Amino acid sequence: MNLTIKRFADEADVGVETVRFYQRKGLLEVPEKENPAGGIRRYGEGDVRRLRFIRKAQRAGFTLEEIKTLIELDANYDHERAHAFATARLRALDAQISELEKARASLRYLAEQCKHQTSGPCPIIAAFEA
Amino acid sequence: MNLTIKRFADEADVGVETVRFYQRKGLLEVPEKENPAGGIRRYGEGDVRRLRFIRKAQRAGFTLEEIKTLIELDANYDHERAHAFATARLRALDAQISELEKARASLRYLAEQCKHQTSGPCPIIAAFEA
DNA sequence: ATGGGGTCCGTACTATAGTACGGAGTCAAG
DNA sequence: CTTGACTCCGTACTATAGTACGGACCCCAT
Repeated sequence: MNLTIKRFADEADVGVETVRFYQRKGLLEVPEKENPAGGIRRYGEGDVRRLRFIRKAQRAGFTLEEIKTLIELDANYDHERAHAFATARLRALDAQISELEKARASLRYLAEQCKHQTSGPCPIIAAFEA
Repeated sequence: MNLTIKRFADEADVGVETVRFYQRKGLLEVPEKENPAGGIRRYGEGDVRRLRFIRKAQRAGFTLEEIKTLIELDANYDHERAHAFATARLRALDAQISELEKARASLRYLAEQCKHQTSGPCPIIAAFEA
Protein backbone atom coordinates (compact mmCIF):
# COMPACT_ATOMS: atom_id res chain seq x y z
CA MET A 1 0.00 0.00 0.00
CA ASN A 2 2.00 2.88 -1.28
CA LEU A 3 -0.19 3.95 -4.08
CA THR A 4 0.07 6.62 -6.72
CA ILE A 5 -2.95 8.87 -6.94
CA LYS A 6 -4.37 6.95 -9.88
CA ARG A 7 -4.21 3.60 -8.12
CA PHE A 8 -5.52 5.22 -4.95
CA ALA A 9 -8.52 6.64 -6.81
CA ASP A 10 -9.15 3.25 -8.38
CA GLU A 11 -9.40 1.69 -4.92
CA ALA A 12 -12.66 3.55 -4.33
CA ASP A 13 -13.81 3.78 -7.92
CA VAL A 14 -13.41 7.48 -8.22
CA GLY A 15 -11.44 9.60 -10.65
CA VAL A 16 -8.14 11.29 -9.93
CA GLU A 17 -9.81 14.66 -10.29
CA THR A 18 -12.33 13.70 -7.64
CA VAL A 19 -9.53 12.84 -5.22
CA ARG A 20 -7.96 16.22 -5.81
CA PHE A 21 -11.35 17.83 -5.37
CA TYR A 22 -11.78 16.12 -1.98
CA GLN A 23 -8.32 17.28 -1.02
CA ARG A 24 -9.17 20.85 -1.87
CA LYS A 25 -12.33 20.52 0.23
CA GLY A 26 -10.31 19.25 3.16
CA LEU A 27 -11.89 15.79 3.14
CA LEU A 28 -8.68 14.03 2.27
CA GLU A 29 -5.20 14.89 3.32
CA VAL A 30 -2.48 15.70 0.87
CA PRO A 31 0.44 13.42 1.74
CA GLU A 32 3.94 14.77 1.71
CA LYS A 33 6.05 14.20 -1.34
CA GLU A 34 8.71 11.62 -0.64
CA ASN A 35 11.76 13.38 -1.86
CA PRO A 36 11.23 16.91 -0.64
CA ALA A 37 11.37 19.54 -3.32
CA GLY A 38 9.50 17.83 -6.06
CA GLY A 39 8.27 14.37 -6.63
CA ILE A 40 5.13 12.35 -6.27
CA ARG A 41 2.69 11.83 -3.42
CA ARG A 42 1.89 8.32 -2.18
CA TYR A 43 -1.29 7.08 -0.52
CA GLY A 44 -1.64 4.42 2.15
CA GLU A 45 -4.24 2.26 3.85
CA GLY A 46 -5.64 5.05 6.00
CA ASP A 47 -6.25 7.16 2.95
CA VAL A 48 -8.08 4.33 1.25
CA ARG A 49 -10.29 3.75 4.29
CA ARG A 50 -11.09 7.44 4.43
CA LEU A 51 -11.92 7.67 0.75
CA ARG A 52 -14.17 4.63 0.93
CA PHE A 53 -15.87 6.11 3.99
CA ILE A 54 -16.57 9.30 2.07
CA ARG A 55 -18.30 7.38 -0.70
CA LYS A 56 -20.35 5.31 1.71
CA ALA A 57 -21.40 8.27 3.78
CA GLN A 58 -22.37 10.02 0.60
CA ARG A 59 -24.61 7.16 -0.40
CA ALA A 60 -26.11 7.48 3.09
CA GLY A 61 -27.22 10.95 2.14
CA PHE A 62 -24.58 13.02 3.89
CA THR A 63 -23.26 16.05 2.05
CA LEU A 64 -19.53 16.53 1.68
CA GLU A 65 -19.73 19.29 4.28
CA GLU A 66 -21.34 16.91 6.76
CA ILE A 67 -18.84 14.21 5.95
CA LYS A 68 -16.07 16.62 6.71
CA THR A 69 -17.62 17.20 10.12
CA LEU A 70 -17.91 13.45 10.70
CA ILE A 71 -14.25 12.98 9.91
CA GLU A 72 -13.34 15.71 12.37
CA LEU A 73 -15.55 14.20 15.07
CA ASP A 74 -13.94 10.84 14.42
CA ALA A 75 -10.49 12.32 14.73
CA ASN A 76 -11.37 14.14 17.95
CA TYR A 77 -13.20 11.30 19.67
CA ASP A 78 -16.01 13.78 20.22
CA HIS A 79 -18.72 11.44 21.51
CA GLU A 80 -21.29 14.00 22.42
CA ARG A 81 -21.43 15.72 19.11
CA ALA A 82 -20.98 12.54 17.11
CA HIS A 83 -23.95 11.02 18.88
CA ALA A 84 -26.09 14.08 18.30
CA PHE A 85 -25.04 14.21 14.69
CA ALA A 86 -25.73 10.54 14.08
CA THR A 87 -29.11 10.76 15.76
CA ALA A 88 -30.14 13.80 13.73
CA ARG A 89 -29.13 12.17 10.48
CA LEU A 90 -30.88 8.99 11.56
CA ARG A 91 -34.13 10.89 11.87
CA ALA A 92 -33.63 12.52 8.48
CA LEU A 93 -32.79 9.14 7.02
CA ASP A 94 -35.94 7.59 8.45
CA ALA A 95 -37.99 10.37 6.92
CA GLN A 96 -36.24 9.99 3.61
CA ILE A 97 -36.70 6.25 3.53
CA SER A 98 -40.38 6.49 4.28
CA GLU A 99 -40.72 9.15 1.60
CA LEU A 100 -39.10 6.82 -0.88
CA GLU A 101 -41.29 3.97 0.25
CA LYS A 102 -44.37 6.05 -0.41
CA ALA A 103 -43.02 6.84 -3.85
CA ARG A 104 -42.36 3.15 -4.39
CA ALA A 105 -45.95 2.33 -3.59
CA SER A 106 -47.10 4.95 -6.07
CA LEU A 107 -44.81 3.61 -8.74
CA ARG A 108 -45.90 0.03 -8.16
CA TYR A 109 -49.48 1.10 -8.47
CA LEU A 110 -48.65 3.01 -11.61
CA ALA A 111 -46.76 0.11 -13.17
CA GLU A 112 -49.73 -2.17 -12.53
CA GLN A 113 -52.16 0.32 -14.02
CA CYS A 114 -50.07 0.76 -17.13
CA LYS A 115 -49.51 -2.93 -17.58
CA HIS A 116 -53.12 -4.05 -17.49
CA GLN A 117 -54.69 -1.23 -19.36
CA THR A 118 -53.91 -1.11 -23.02
CA SER A 119 -56.09 1.85 -23.72
CA GLY A 120 -57.41 4.80 -21.83
CA PRO A 121 -55.50 6.88 -19.37
CA CYS A 122 -52.40 5.65 -17.59
CA PRO A 123 -52.60 8.07 -14.74
CA ILE A 124 -49.07 8.98 -13.83
CA ILE A 125 -49.91 12.18 -12.08
CA ALA A 126 -52.96 10.69 -10.39
CA ALA A 127 -50.87 7.77 -9.11
CA PHE A 128 -48.97 10.16 -6.88
CA GLU A 129 -52.03 11.77 -5.39
CA ALA A 130 -52.75 10.42 -1.95
CA MET B 1 -59.42 28.57 -8.29
CA ASN B 2 -58.20 31.39 -10.39
CA LEU B 3 -55.02 32.13 -8.60
CA THR B 4 -52.33 34.70 -9.02
CA ILE B 5 -48.85 33.30 -9.27
CA LYS B 6 -48.09 34.00 -5.62
CA ARG B 7 -51.17 32.20 -4.36
CA PHE B 8 -50.52 29.41 -6.83
CA ALA B 9 -46.97 28.98 -5.55
CA ASP B 10 -48.26 28.95 -1.99
CA GLU B 11 -50.54 26.03 -2.82
CA ALA B 12 -47.49 23.79 -3.18
CA ASP B 13 -45.20 25.59 -0.77
CA VAL B 14 -42.80 26.85 -3.37
CA GLY B 15 -41.63 30.31 -4.22
CA VAL B 16 -42.80 32.40 -7.13
CA GLU B 17 -39.34 32.19 -8.64
CA THR B 18 -39.49 28.42 -8.52
CA VAL B 19 -42.77 28.44 -10.43
CA ARG B 20 -41.21 30.61 -13.10
CA PHE B 21 -38.19 28.33 -13.16
CA TYR B 22 -40.41 25.30 -13.76
CA GLN B 23 -42.16 27.18 -16.52
CA ARG B 24 -38.86 27.93 -18.20
CA LYS B 25 -37.95 24.27 -17.93
CA GLY B 26 -41.23 23.28 -19.57
CA LEU B 27 -42.60 21.53 -16.50
CA LEU B 28 -45.43 23.95 -16.02
CA GLU B 29 -47.41 25.75 -18.64
CA VAL B 30 -47.58 29.50 -18.85
CA PRO B 31 -51.28 30.39 -18.93
CA GLU B 32 -52.51 33.06 -21.27
CA LYS B 33 -52.98 36.51 -19.93
CA GLU B 34 -56.65 37.28 -19.57
CA ASN B 35 -56.86 40.54 -21.36
CA PRO B 36 -54.63 39.99 -24.36
CA ALA B 37 -51.91 42.55 -24.71
CA GLY B 38 -50.78 42.88 -21.14
CA GLY B 39 -52.15 41.79 -17.85
CA ILE B 40 -51.75 39.00 -15.39
CA ARG B 41 -51.72 35.22 -15.69
CA ARG B 42 -54.07 33.08 -13.61
CA TYR B 43 -53.63 29.51 -12.42
CA GLY B 44 -56.28 26.83 -12.00
CA GLU B 45 -56.81 23.45 -10.42
CA GLY B 46 -54.89 21.54 -13.10
CA ASP B 47 -51.88 23.72 -12.56
CA VAL B 48 -51.99 23.09 -8.83
CA ARG B 49 -52.22 19.33 -9.34
CA ARG B 50 -49.28 19.45 -11.67
CA LEU B 51 -47.16 21.53 -9.35
CA ARG B 52 -47.90 19.24 -6.42
CA PHE B 53 -47.05 16.26 -8.58
CA ILE B 54 -43.69 17.78 -9.42
CA ARG B 55 -42.82 18.16 -5.73
CA LYS B 56 -43.92 14.65 -4.89
CA ALA B 57 -42.07 13.09 -7.78
CA GLN B 58 -39.02 15.05 -6.74
CA ARG B 59 -39.19 13.65 -3.26
CA ALA B 60 -39.43 10.25 -4.91
CA GLY B 61 -36.00 10.86 -6.36
CA PHE B 62 -36.92 11.85 -9.89
CA THR B 63 -34.95 14.66 -11.48
CA LEU B 64 -36.80 17.54 -13.09
CA GLU B 65 -35.84 16.14 -16.48
CA GLU B 66 -37.44 12.80 -15.62
CA ILE B 67 -40.49 14.51 -14.24
CA LYS B 68 -40.86 16.35 -17.49
CA THR B 69 -40.87 13.02 -19.29
CA LEU B 70 -43.47 11.65 -16.87
CA ILE B 71 -45.73 14.58 -17.53
CA GLU B 72 -45.43 14.04 -21.26
CA LEU B 73 -46.16 10.33 -20.92
CA ASP B 74 -49.17 11.18 -18.83
CA ALA B 75 -50.43 13.63 -21.41
CA ASN B 76 -49.94 11.18 -24.27
CA TYR B 77 -51.46 8.10 -22.68
CA ASP B 78 -48.24 6.33 -23.64
CA HIS B 79 -48.67 3.08 -21.72
CA GLU B 80 -45.70 1.23 -23.07
CA ARG B 81 -43.13 3.83 -22.24
CA ALA B 82 -44.81 4.83 -18.99
CA HIS B 83 -44.66 1.23 -17.84
CA ALA B 84 -41.02 0.85 -18.83
CA PHE B 85 -40.18 4.11 -17.15
CA ALA B 86 -42.01 3.24 -13.96
CA THR B 87 -40.37 -0.18 -13.83
CA ALA B 88 -36.90 1.22 -14.36
CA ARG B 89 -37.38 3.84 -11.68
CA LEU B 90 -38.82 1.22 -9.40
CA ARG B 91 -35.63 -0.79 -9.67
CA ALA B 92 -33.52 2.29 -9.01
CA LEU B 93 -35.74 3.15 -6.08
CA ASP B 94 -35.34 -0.32 -4.60
CA ALA B 95 -31.58 0.00 -4.87
CA GLN B 96 -31.66 3.46 -3.34
CA ILE B 97 -33.84 2.35 -0.45
CA SER B 98 -31.64 -0.58 0.37
CA GLU B 99 -28.60 1.66 0.20
CA LEU B 100 -30.22 4.01 2.68
CA GLU B 101 -31.20 1.11 4.88
CA LYS B 102 -27.61 -0.04 5.00
CA ALA B 103 -26.59 3.47 5.95
CA ARG B 104 -29.27 3.51 8.60
CA ALA B 105 -27.91 0.34 10.13
CA SER B 106 -24.44 1.89 10.22
CA LEU B 107 -25.78 5.03 11.82
CA ARG B 108 -27.74 3.10 14.43
CA TYR B 109 -24.64 1.16 15.29
CA LEU B 110 -22.66 4.36 15.50
CA ALA B 111 -25.22 6.08 17.69
CA GLU B 112 -25.17 3.12 20.07
CA GLN B 113 -21.38 3.08 20.20
CA CYS B 114 -21.17 6.77 20.92
CA LYS B 115 -23.88 6.63 23.55
CA HIS B 116 -22.42 3.88 25.70
CA GLN B 117 -18.78 4.77 25.50
CA THR B 118 -17.83 7.89 27.29
CA SER B 119 -14.17 7.62 26.54
CA GLY B 120 -12.05 6.01 23.91
CA PRO B 121 -12.71 6.02 20.24
CA CYS B 122 -16.16 6.56 18.81
CA PRO B 123 -15.53 4.93 15.52
CA ILE B 124 -17.45 6.87 12.94
CA ILE B 125 -15.44 5.75 10.00
CA ALA B 126 -15.25 2.19 11.26
CA ALA B 127 -19.02 2.10 11.71
CA PHE B 128 -19.43 2.30 7.95
CA GLU B 129 -17.04 -0.51 7.21
CA ALA B 130 -18.88 -3.70 6.40
C1' DA C 1 -56.37 58.84 -9.38
C1' DT C 2 -52.58 57.41 -6.89
C1' DG C 3 -49.71 54.57 -4.06
C1' DG C 4 -47.99 50.25 -2.77
C1' DG C 5 -47.84 45.58 -3.34
C1' DG C 6 -47.97 42.07 -6.90
C1' DT C 7 -46.59 40.56 -11.62
C1' DC C 8 -43.66 40.05 -15.74
C1' DC C 9 -39.41 38.96 -17.82
C1' DG C 10 -34.64 38.71 -18.55
C1' DT C 11 -30.35 38.24 -16.64
C1' DA C 12 -27.27 37.14 -13.08
C1' DC C 13 -25.85 34.80 -9.03
C1' DT C 14 -25.64 30.74 -5.58
C1' DA C 15 -24.57 26.00 -3.81
C1' DT C 16 -23.27 21.23 -4.49
C1' DA C 17 -20.51 17.91 -6.61
C1' DG C 18 -17.79 17.15 -9.63
C1' DT C 19 -15.13 17.08 -14.64
C1' DA C 20 -11.91 18.96 -17.95
C1' DC C 21 -7.77 21.36 -19.49
C1' DG C 22 -3.13 22.96 -20.00
C1' DG C 23 1.58 23.28 -19.07
C1' DA C 24 5.37 21.87 -16.41
C1' DG C 25 7.61 18.37 -13.98
C1' DT C 26 8.56 13.21 -12.81
C1' DC C 27 9.20 8.26 -13.20
C1' DA C 28 10.17 3.86 -15.05
C1' DA C 29 10.90 0.71 -19.05
C1' DG C 30 13.10 -0.18 -23.09
C1' DC D 1 18.71 8.57 -22.07
C1' DT D 2 14.63 9.16 -24.28
C1' DT D 3 9.76 8.53 -24.59
C1' DG D 4 5.31 8.00 -23.02
C1' DA D 5 2.35 7.62 -19.26
C1' DC D 6 1.52 9.63 -14.95
C1' DT D 7 1.56 13.55 -11.62
C1' DC D 8 1.04 18.27 -9.98
C1' DC D 9 -1.45 22.46 -9.65
C1' DG D 10 -4.30 26.14 -10.90
C1' DT D 11 -8.05 27.62 -13.38
C1' DA D 12 -12.13 26.98 -15.90
C1' DC D 13 -16.20 24.66 -17.16
C1' DT D 14 -20.47 21.51 -16.44
C1' DA D 15 -25.09 19.99 -14.57
C1' DT D 16 -28.83 20.38 -11.31
C1' DA D 17 -31.97 23.05 -8.85
C1' DG D 18 -32.96 26.82 -7.60
C1' DT D 19 -32.70 32.20 -5.68
C1' DA D 20 -32.09 37.09 -6.32
C1' DC D 21 -32.43 41.50 -8.76
C1' DG D 22 -34.04 45.30 -11.40
C1' DG D 23 -36.95 47.92 -14.25
C1' DA D 24 -41.38 48.17 -16.30
C1' DC D 25 -46.00 47.27 -15.93
C1' DC D 26 -50.58 46.03 -13.60
C1' DC D 27 -54.40 46.16 -10.29
C1' DC D 28 -56.98 47.13 -6.23
C1' DA D 29 -58.13 49.81 -2.16
C1' DT D 30 -58.31 54.12 -0.19
